Amino acid sequence: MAVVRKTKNLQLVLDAFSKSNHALTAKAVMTMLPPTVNKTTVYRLLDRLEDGGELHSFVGEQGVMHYAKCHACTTEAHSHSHPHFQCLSCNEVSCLDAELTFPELAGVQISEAQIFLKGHCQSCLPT
Amino acid sequence: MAVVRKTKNLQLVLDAFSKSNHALTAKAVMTMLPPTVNKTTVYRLLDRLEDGGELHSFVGEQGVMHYAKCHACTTEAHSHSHPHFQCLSCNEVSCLDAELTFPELAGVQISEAQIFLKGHCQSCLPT
DNA sequence: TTCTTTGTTGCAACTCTGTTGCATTAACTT
DNA sequence: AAGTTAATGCAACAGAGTTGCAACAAAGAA
Repeated sequence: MAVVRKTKNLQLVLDAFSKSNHALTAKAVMTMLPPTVNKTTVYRLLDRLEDGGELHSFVGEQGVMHYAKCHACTTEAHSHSHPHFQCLSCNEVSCLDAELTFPELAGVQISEAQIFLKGHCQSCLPT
Repeated sequence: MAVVRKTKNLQLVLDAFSKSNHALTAKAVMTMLPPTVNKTTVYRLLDRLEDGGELHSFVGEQGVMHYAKCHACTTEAHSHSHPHFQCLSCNEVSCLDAELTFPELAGVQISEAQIFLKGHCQSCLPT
């Protein structure tokens, strides 16, 4: 019954997310881990953490999966209709703290929204 | 000098889009073409049509590229900030006719938006 | 502590989407 | 019809992600 063990690698992945404060791809996570950790393991750890409600995932640029820390999610209820944002200067991807609501559009009933925005983040904007 | 020739295959791809009125993946286009047409050719035709402003592309489910007909685009100016929508019943992906504007969010400057919505389309909603 | 159970990891092979180089073929030009 | 150049097919490749299986390591039982 899906008993998740707290292994060394699991902790290393969590550390990686704590360090960066940004969304990370599997590849990015790999570079932050000892090179002995296999890529299959990384993908599985990310899946596990998502199932456990510690990470959420979304599709970013070039259709590549990104993972980011959850703030108020449980195993049952993931709510991630908040937008994700990529800075065109520093290329960092992060979560935006805003809940977007959508008006009735063209007679369709919307139940899920994936919003990916691009632009310039605060640190990269000319002051 | 990018002289685009009007070949048989190019026309077949355009026909495929006229027939479906939905967004199509490269794979979907392939199934609508004679099986003799190579996949490389399909990818290149889609690129060509996008460059020519006849199609626009966006990332859909599972990070897979989707292509849809353009309505008012030229080679220079593509404007596709409209949302794309996938019906959870029939799985069809289509463009929604709405221009979304975004409020100032978390101090970032937004210049591009990719919005992918999911829900139920008119034909699939219980009447 | 040692045994046993069961979750975790590494490896290799594979799937899937998409791309590239190159030789061949087909469109347009004159 | 001949020459030019774009379009096509093929094979091989690239990158993200998955799967089966054997070996390993946590966590609990004895």
